Amino acid sequence: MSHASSLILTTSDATFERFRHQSPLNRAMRSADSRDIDTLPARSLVVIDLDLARTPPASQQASWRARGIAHRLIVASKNPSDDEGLIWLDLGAAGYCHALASDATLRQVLDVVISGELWVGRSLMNRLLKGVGSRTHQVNTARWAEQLTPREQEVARRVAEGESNLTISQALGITERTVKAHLTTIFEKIQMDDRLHLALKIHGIR
Amino acid sequence: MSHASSLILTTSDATFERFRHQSPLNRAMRSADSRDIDTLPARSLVVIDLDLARTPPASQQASWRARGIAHRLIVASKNPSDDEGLIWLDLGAAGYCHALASDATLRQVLDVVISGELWVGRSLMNRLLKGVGSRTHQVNTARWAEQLTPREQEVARRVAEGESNLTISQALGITERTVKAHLTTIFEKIQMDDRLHLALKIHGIR
DNA sequence: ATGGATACTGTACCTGGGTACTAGGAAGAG
DNA sequence: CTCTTCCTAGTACCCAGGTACAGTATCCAT
Repeated sequence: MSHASSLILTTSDATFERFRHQSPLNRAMRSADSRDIDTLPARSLVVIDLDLARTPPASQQASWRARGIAHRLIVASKNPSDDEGLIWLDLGAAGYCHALASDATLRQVLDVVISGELWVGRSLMNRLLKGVGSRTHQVNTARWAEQLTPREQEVARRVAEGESNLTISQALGITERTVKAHLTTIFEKIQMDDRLHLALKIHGIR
Repeated sequence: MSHASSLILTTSDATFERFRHQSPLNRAMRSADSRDIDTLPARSLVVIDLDLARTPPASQQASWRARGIAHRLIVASKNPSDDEGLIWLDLGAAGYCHALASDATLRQVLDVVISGELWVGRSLMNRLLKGVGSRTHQVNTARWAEQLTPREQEVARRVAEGESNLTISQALGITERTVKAHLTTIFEKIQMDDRLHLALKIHGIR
């Protein structure tokens, strides 16, 4: 299953070339007039460079919404923001990404959108999750774990849940002294000096 | 850039084979014990077959949340629902998909998650978009404060930020002893016995 | 004025958490 | 075979955090 046709809306030669070299787009048409979208067959793939069409004014939102339903819109912004992304997704865009993203990322966006799904970047996704009342953890803040050994991660995780050294030692079948040893090296590596700060860090607070 | 290691958590031979034949997973380990996750190096890729681990009970959510932070979790359900997906995304999963999805889709999920983004199916995504801006997350956030006097709230807040008793006393212009007194009554009222648990509660964790 | 809630403080004490110094066994790399 | 990392652990020690018990002072409502 594929798209019927495809169009790249941009005024920038460079942007056009970048997208056109992605295999699903190598026969894409190019235009600088957004009204050309309306001449395409249904379910076409449309890449919109936001240097051309900024956030649409209220008077045009209805027509953009119609385009979002009729086709598969990928919006690429050179200066992306969560707010901007939200607007476009709301208008029916199937993907919102950085115009200067890596080729691999662009390819991924295309694959996902062509297959009928929506592609949303991590930061915007976190924002969406917050919107439904869930607490979200910045996925990229997981750097704390990288410098720790598996055993240390296990101890750190349990500390962050509020377990005491004794409890942890029993759970892991080791001595309380060893738990303390792990913690000392954890504090050393993470640059913290007590379990409360460690817990806050692990939970993404400060 | 790749993942450190990978694990497929399932009791089903068929499910294991399906995922293992995706190239990023062809050297994946297999297990039926979710605790094995905790022995993996940071940022590992973990596929969880929900026939094995259903929606975790409240008592285990904290540990799943920690796993979600430490690794990249892909949750596959044979009977997926938006509600279930929401829960897992909230717990830090990076992907939630149908366990019987096409190979192409599975591949896509893996690609997206490995590249550090989140993958969410269309219906769940629409649900997320609808929820944006509608919910006020503050409702239950303030419940801990209701039973505390203004001064106690101030102390509790600072404790949750990681401040020491001495620091707090200096900031408030009172004795360290008084800070301790406030804390004792706070613990009494909130039913906690140390500052770490207080901090976790204030930040909405357990 | 009396009782209750709030805020503040002192002395004394105990304990869990964290450090310093040390060290042995297992496993993997070169 | 040596070097390193990881996991383990003992002894000894310090201290921030927390409790027990007791007390003073203000404000406010009954």
